[in-house]
Parts: sequence; structure tokens; C-alpha cells
Amino acid sequence: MSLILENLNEVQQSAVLQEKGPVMIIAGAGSGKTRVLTYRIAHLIQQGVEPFRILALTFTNKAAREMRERIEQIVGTEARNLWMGTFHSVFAKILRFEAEKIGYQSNFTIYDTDDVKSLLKNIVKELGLNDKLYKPNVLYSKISNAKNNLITWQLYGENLDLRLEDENSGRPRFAEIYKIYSQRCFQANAMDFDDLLLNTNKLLDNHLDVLNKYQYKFEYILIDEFQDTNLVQYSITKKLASLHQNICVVGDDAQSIYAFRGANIQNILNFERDYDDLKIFKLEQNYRSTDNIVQAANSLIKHNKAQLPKKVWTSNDSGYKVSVLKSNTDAEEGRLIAESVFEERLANGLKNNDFAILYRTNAQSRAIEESLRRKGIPYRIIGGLSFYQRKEIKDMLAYFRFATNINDVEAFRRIINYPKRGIGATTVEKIIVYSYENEMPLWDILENISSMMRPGKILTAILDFVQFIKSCRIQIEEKDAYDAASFIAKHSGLLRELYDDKTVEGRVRYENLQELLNGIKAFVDNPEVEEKSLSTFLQEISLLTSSDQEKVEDAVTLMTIHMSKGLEFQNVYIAGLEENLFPSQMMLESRADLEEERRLFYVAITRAKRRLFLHYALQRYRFGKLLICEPSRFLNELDPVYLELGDRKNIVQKSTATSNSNYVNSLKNFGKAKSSKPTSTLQIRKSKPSTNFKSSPVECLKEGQRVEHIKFGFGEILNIEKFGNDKRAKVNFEEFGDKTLILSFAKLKVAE
DNA sequence: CTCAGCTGTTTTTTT
DNA sequence: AACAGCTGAG
Repeated sequence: MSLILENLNEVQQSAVLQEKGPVMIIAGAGSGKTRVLTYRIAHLIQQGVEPFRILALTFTNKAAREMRERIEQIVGTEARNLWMGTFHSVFAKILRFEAEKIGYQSNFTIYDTDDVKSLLKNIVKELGLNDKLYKPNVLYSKISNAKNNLITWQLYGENLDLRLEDENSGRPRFAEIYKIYSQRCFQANAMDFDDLLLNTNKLLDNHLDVLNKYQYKFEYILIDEFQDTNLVQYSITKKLASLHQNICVVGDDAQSIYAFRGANIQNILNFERDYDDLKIFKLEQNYRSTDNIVQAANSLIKHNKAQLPKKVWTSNDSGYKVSVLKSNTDAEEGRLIAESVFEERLANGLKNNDFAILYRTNAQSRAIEESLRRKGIPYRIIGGLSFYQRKEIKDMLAYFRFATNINDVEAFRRIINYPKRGIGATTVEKIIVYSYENEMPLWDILENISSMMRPGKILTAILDFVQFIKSCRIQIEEKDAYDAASFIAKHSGLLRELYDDKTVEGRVRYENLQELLNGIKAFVDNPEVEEKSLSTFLQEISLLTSSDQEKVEDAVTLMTIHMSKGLEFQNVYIAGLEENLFPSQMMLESRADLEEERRLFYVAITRAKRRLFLHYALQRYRFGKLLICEPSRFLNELDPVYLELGDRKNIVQKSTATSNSNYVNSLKNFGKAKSSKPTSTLQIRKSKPSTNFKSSPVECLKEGQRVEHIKFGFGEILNIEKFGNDKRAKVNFEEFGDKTLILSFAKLKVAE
């Protein structure tokens, strides 16, 4: 027991020892938050609390797994009985157990984003609405938003304010769509991510016996990353904790980066309001980073108005200053990063695992990957298209899904004519619409299809398909996951389809499918797994995310900043610190929440332990266009005292003459930025897109033509060549030198 | 019903 | 650049 405590500072200790009652731990970045949480749980177990009476909710499965392992190291295998996982996975588990109470079957499917969008698209189509106005993306986020705020479709329909808002924004029928969508999910015995929470809440509200059971069961409740919880999550945990009142939340308002998903910092304030005997602990000492990094982060975050008072400090050495590096292009940015990784690794005896490269959007990884590959630096990408999101995998899983849940309409849609069976879109639509209109389960129709259709090729195809699904169901009943999956893979024709595809992509897809089967084999062979059926496997993976891939060898990590939360690395590179990319233009336009973007940058900075590199490029390919970029406003917000501008000689060597002088200029003026001009020298050019700039048609542009570009100004076309379906022009600009532009995209017009 | 080829659209972040 | 959706010919 003292063994536990000697690793902790005073505040950490008292936070661990405050076992009873509501506790809130405000934990600054790198302040040992996970350690406190881990020890707190271990301590409870050592005090004799049964592990299965402790509920610990984390943000990612990975965080849960790591914490479980660490607890296991302290208290032993008992830790396996903890109720620990993400909100979604824990409540999915409870929902499967209690499904009948809310009219679901326990083998319900979890619809992922693609399923949801496809369903929404079809509803809009059926209602004959304008799909420009009713875009699946918009609808989904509106529905998700509503659900996260406990607004069911019934409540939505009754809420006149919301209805009025929809009418004003040109979507008067949204409430109807929400209703139909919810009903369709229910009929398909499916839940989307948000339903896992909303239905849990509903279950606890409407079934007192269930509520009592879990209230009694969970004697201690702990919530990690509390700043990222939304209203449903708060509502559920509050209900569960109301009997024992032993609820401990850990969070950092400065790291709240999921508002777009309904996360609400307000929860922290509500928490103080809802529990008046609340004990608050503030962890403010940072053990992770050098002083320069901590101070740079502080200097950034102080620009945010909405925050809890808190002083993050460290007794660590000041270390290196934070490097700010300019590149001419995204490609050069990648090269600088790769070179730095290479040198730093060699000079300091670091391993690839010690490096992380972070970016705002997944699309940015390409350029960096290329330069890493060129330098022969092994890397792994976390996020992006995860294994389970690949088309071929999702197709295979759709077969599994449909065979286990025969009312899963979205799975049915996916596989009914893939591989091609001669059952076209028209037929499929007829079946589905018939099912909805007559409120008949999909499977009832399929089983009786011969009495509803004219005999012919199509009918035979459907009958074969139904027969096949039936045989799959028998396999799933009788065999283990691997045997059943192999049967389905083989007899569905999917494996053959991909095997026959001799292209490179086809090969990869085939291998991916084999990989999936290997994964299922491993699942079956795992002695810890008790239930080895295919449907258990499906349930296991439906909430897996890209961050859950096991880390393999020693490799540099590439990921979005969102994925990096909770992690730390010796060296961190943040790429793409440009206005409109970070902070993201989208974010600013849609929600105007600059503070969340700033918190995101704060999270990124505080991942670094010993060295931090901030990169921006002057030009970058985005959306297939070469864009001129200006440095992020966030760079100007950092206190220059903790920064150094491009110490790297190779920038000078490898840059062109023009940029060279830019580099020197900005180096000269960087520290004075604040005193001289508020906009600072980092800014190159105001990017006010002139409203009346009209590109000339491509045909008007000839070699030798004098032209004007919206950003580059005036220049002369040197040559034009065909590039795929596009034409590309090399243009010599007076101010910016030679540029190659894609004519169909470039804002370019004939000069007057 | 299927396929090839063309057109237009879309790119924030994730459980 | 990558895709989804449409059109027209078979």
C-alpha cells in the first residue's frame, strides 16, 4: 500500500485516498492523471472493493486496455473483472443484456457512419426531398447532436423552437426524417453510436428495476477525460452514481477537443453544482515536458477566455526551445521532418517509437509518408482508414452481420448484389420499400419472395441468395466463428471475386480478407474468449477503432492531433500550422469556435517531452489545388521567448533564393513581431479572396499569355501540357517565380 | 441488368 | 485526387 503512494506527490496522494463521495480531479497536461486514476482503482481493490463493482469509463479502448494492464501489475489478475471501457462499449454490453426491455433483440447491430448515411440518403430519396438541402452529413450531425442532448425524435417533434429553426434554415421536414430514421433503425434491430447512449439512458429512466440493479452494482464510478463527455453520458453516470455517490471524474478543460461530438465543458461546471460535497483536486505540476514546452503551451492557452483557473508548472529543465520551421511546400515540410527525425534519432540515441508527427487532417499524412519512405524511416499511421473501414472488409462483415441479424437492412443492401447476382437496384428498392410500407420484417418478405414475384432470372437469384443465407445461419449456429466465417467467405463468392482481380489493389484486398480470417482464427484460438461464435466476434469489433491497432515494431507514429490525446513522445512534430488548415477553415466557418482549435493546438504541444517542432509551409496541395498559405495565427500567439526560428541550416541550403531572403527576414523580425505590427511579419499576404475574381475559361489560356492569379498576382504562361484529363500550365509569376497550376482548378484569368 | 465513360462534388476532428 | 452518380449502349 505504501508501495503505491511513494510514487505520487502530495496532491496525487490525497486524490487517491479520497475514496468516498464525489471527487473531481482537474489535471493539467502531463500531470500524472492516468497514474492517479490507475492507483486510485488499485487502491480501492486493495481496500477490499470487488473489482466488478468498479465502473471505469475511458475515452478510447486503448486507454482502457493500458490502464487495466497497469492495474493488473499492481493488484494482479483480479483487475480483469473491472468494468472498464469506453462509454460506448460498456453500455453496449449492458444494452445487450437488457435489450428485450426496450424492445430490441440482444444481437442488435451497431450501424457505423456509412450505414447511417446510406440509410439517411435513402429516406431523403423516398420522401422525394432535395438532396442538396438534406445532405446525409448534415442530417447525421443534426440527429447526433439531438441525441447527445437527450432530444429524442418525439421531443424534437414537439419542440417548436427547433422546428422553427429548421424551417428558417430551409429544412422544415427534418423532424420527420429524424422520426423515420429512428423507426427504421429500430425495425432493423440496429443502433447507431449515439443510440448506445440514448437507449441506455432510456433504459435507466423507464425501468426502475434495471436502474436499481446497476446503481447497486456500481459502487465506485470513475470517468476519465471528463471534459469530453456530453449530456447523455453525464445523465447516465449521474443516475448510476446516485445511490453510492462515489463518483470520481478526471479531466482538463484545456484539453476539451470534442465539442463537435457534443462534448460540453459545461459538464465540469454542472458537476460542481450537482454535488455540493464535492472534493476538488488540482494537479498542476507537469512531469512530462521541458519547461520551455510547458511555458510555450501556457502562453498559447492563456488566449482562451473560457477556462478554469489553473497554473501548470514544471520543475523540469528548460530544455530546447520550441523550433518553428518554414518550408516552401508541403513536400519540403515532409522532407525537413524526415531529416530531423533521422538526425535526432542518431544524435540522441532515440528510437523511432520516440517520435510522433501530428497533423490536423488525415489528408496531410501523404506528403509526410512519402518523405519518410524515401529516408527509409519506418512509420505507422494511426487512424485514417482503419482496417475495419476498408471496403472489402466491410463487405465481408456485412455478410456476417446479415447472417446474424436478418433484419439489418443496411447490411442487406450492401451484399444482395455483391458479388453481382443480377439483382439490380430497382428490385432491391422494391423489396425494402415493400417491407417498410407493410411493416413486414425484411426476412419475412425474402422467405416468401416466390409468392410475390414473377418467376424468372431475378427470382431464382433471390431464392439462391436466401438459401445461402440460411445455410450461413446454420453454420453460425453450429460452428465456431472461424469455420463459419470461412464458409461464408468461400460460398459468398467474395473471396473468388477478389482472387480473380489481378490488379495490385485487388491483391491487397484479397490479402486483407485473408487477414480478417486470420484475425478471426486468433479470436477463436484465444483461451480468454469464452463465447467463440461469429456473432460474439462481430460484437467485439463493432466498437473497435483505428487507435486500437496493436503497435508492432519500432516505428515513427503519424496521427491526427485528436488521436494523440493521452499519449506522449520524446520528440513531436506538428505539421501544417497554417491559417485555414490549423485553425481549420471549416471549424471557423461552421461553429466559429476558435477556442477549441486553440485547445487542440495545446494538446498537440503538450504531447512533447523533450523537443517540439512546429512546421508550416507556404504552399500546399489541398483539394487537388496548389494553395498559397500563410502561417497560423497560433504561431503569433506563442510567446517568442520560448521559440527559436528555424535553426536548421538545410532550409537555407535547399531553399530558392527568394524564399531564402524571406527566411532571413522573418528570422530577424520574429521576436519583435508584437511590438512592431500586430499582424507580424509571419503574415505574407492577406488572403482576402477578392469577390469579383472570375477565372477565364481554359480555352482562353495560351502559351505566352499574360495572366493574373488570385494569389500569385501577374505572370506569363510558359507552357501548357496535358495531364490526364486536365491541362497543366507552367506560369512564371513576377513575384513568386515559376509555378505549375492545374488549369481547371486554378483561379487564373487573362490579364487586362 | 451491366459496364464504361463522363460529370460533378467533396475533403475536420471520432466513438 | 478520389468518388459518387448519371447516361447511354449493349
